[in-house]
Amino acid sequence: MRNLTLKQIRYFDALARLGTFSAAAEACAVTQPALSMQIKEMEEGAGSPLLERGPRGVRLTAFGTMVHQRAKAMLAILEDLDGLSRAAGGAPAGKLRLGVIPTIAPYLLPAVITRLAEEFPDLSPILRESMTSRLIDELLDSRIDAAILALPVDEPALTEVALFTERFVLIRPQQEADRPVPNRDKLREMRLLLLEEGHCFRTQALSFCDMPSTQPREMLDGSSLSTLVQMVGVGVGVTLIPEMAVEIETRSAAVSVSRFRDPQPLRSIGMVWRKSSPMEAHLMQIAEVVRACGLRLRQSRGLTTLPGWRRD
Amino acid sequence: MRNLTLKQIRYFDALARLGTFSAAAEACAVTQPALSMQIKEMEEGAGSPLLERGPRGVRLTAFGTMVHQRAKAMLAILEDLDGLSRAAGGAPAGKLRLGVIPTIAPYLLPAVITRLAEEFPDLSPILRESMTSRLIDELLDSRIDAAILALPVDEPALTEVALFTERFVLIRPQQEADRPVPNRDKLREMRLLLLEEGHCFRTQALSFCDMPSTQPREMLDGSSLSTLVQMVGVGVGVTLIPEMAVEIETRSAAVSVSRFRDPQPLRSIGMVWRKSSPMEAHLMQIAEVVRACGLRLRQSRGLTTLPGWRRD
DNA sequence: GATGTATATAAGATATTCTGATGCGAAACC
DNA sequence: GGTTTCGCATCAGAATATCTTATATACATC
Repeated sequence: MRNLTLKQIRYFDALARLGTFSAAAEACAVTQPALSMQIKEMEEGAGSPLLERGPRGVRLTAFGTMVHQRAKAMLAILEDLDGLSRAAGGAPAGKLRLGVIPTIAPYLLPAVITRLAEEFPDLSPILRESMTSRLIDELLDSRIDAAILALPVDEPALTEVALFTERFVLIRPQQEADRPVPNRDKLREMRLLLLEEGHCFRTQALSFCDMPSTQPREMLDGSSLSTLVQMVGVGVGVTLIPEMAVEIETRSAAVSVSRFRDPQPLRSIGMVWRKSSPMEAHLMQIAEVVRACGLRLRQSRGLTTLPGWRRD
Repeated sequence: MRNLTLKQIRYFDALARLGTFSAAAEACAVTQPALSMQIKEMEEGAGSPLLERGPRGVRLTAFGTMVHQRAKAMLAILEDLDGLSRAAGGAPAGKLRLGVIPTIAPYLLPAVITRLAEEFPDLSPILRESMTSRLIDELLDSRIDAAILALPVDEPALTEVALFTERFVLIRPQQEADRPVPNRDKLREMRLLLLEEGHCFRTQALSFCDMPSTQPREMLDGSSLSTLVQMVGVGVGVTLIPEMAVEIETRSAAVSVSRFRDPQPLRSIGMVWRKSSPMEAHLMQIAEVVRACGLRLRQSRGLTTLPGWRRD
């Protein structure tokens, strides 16, 4: 059973359904000996006979029945796969209700909607900005078609596709620019400004510093990355922001931007949708556009040398 | 995607897991060009790229992620299939709790337990006789491991394996032996003795005569085939019994046995067990023994000429 | 016993798939 | 800044697998 081939599975299924080698061979558009040999091969591989030969055809053994169950399951997946690739050809069109988390939306969406309009003129994206937990609810509830957020999501009913990763960078007041970059332990002793409870980015930042999110904090919470950066600018403390936000948020504030030493904190951005979504084939293509935008953003920033291609 | 092969699936899975062609090729014990070509083939078949090539390895496209999901599912089935055939090698041993319906048990079981003891000396069958509905409950409840009964059962949680079919024959008083065999319409006008409510055989017999089981009947109900035949013997009416029962039940009664014209009534005997049963590999082998007994019974009866091998 | 149906086997022809060598490009190294 | 390393693509010949045609064998039916 180790050298099983899909051809054998197909032959076997036809045989199980039609009941004679000859009929199955005809259905598979091969000659009867060809089919016979493949079935024989299969039985040798399995170690037990799959069917009982009689003068008027064949019938499955109990073992054959079990194998046939599996064979049908595999062919069903194959069928699905076939539909998937066929549908991947057609261009997405119609309404697309897309949810995005607040720490991504303002930076990524401009590029995304531009590119989507270029590539899929018949697509009408309807955007919605919410925090992760709410997006998931809306997804499961079919109130949106897909969401762009930080992975992992870990909902069995949802498919998640990783698109790209991005680093977190440290934002300090301009006058601290020359100080060495703190490690995670040092960071814990500094006055760290974070987003309010509920933002996944807050949790991720805290976990980088090894601080439990439940721990009582005397830090200030802001409602947007923009607020946080502005507060750093006036010397209230320091903060972390995702790299994607750097260009926009630091334009109008007297702050310095520093990258951490390895291991650098990062988050994985992905797109998720219902496993059962009929738009899956379109969503894949849309995800590809979103990824391209994300990668482009990551490169077109003059923060340091180009980050280079890496698996992450 | 129409000429997909399992080899390609395996290569693709390794590639998706390991991230580079070279590593995947090594894991699959082939050279890197071999793997590259198969992946290329796959992408051509699908019409869209499965992965994005970068200088330090590859990463899945959204489409690739979807395909990989399916690939993993197929490999899981394959794994399962492998376990199935491996286990099919070992001989069944230990306790086997087997349920059988009353219209089969007395005729088939003697042969079955004998043969099981011969073929699988380490197996200890524990038998239990009940009607179909009860057997199913006990199966679902894990109080028995398998059941021999008339198909179809149609419980999604159960696997059913067809073993053989057997005809129903007409039992009439000895003195009516020379009369022509009634067809189903004529039969309806005769005094037909049947088993009590709850036996699947009763339902099957009624459905052969096109009589709804709910219809009020003035016929007599017996609690066993034996009773029915004895009553026919004293001239109370006629009855149907499964062919398997003929030899034993007609030995001590003054009755005649006749087969119907086509289409002959028949029932399909099968074995069922929980889909999740860990003994599945053993149950297959046991089912095979039961089938052999059934077929042997069907042939060793001198009722008419040998029935011949037929798909039914 | 002759015939029809159905599977098994054998030998040569045909495709498919693999290997080993080579080339090219991008990153990493010194 | 040149050199090395890593990783994928391509190519031609070799090795396998698979198919087809022709033939043999088994069983049941007439």
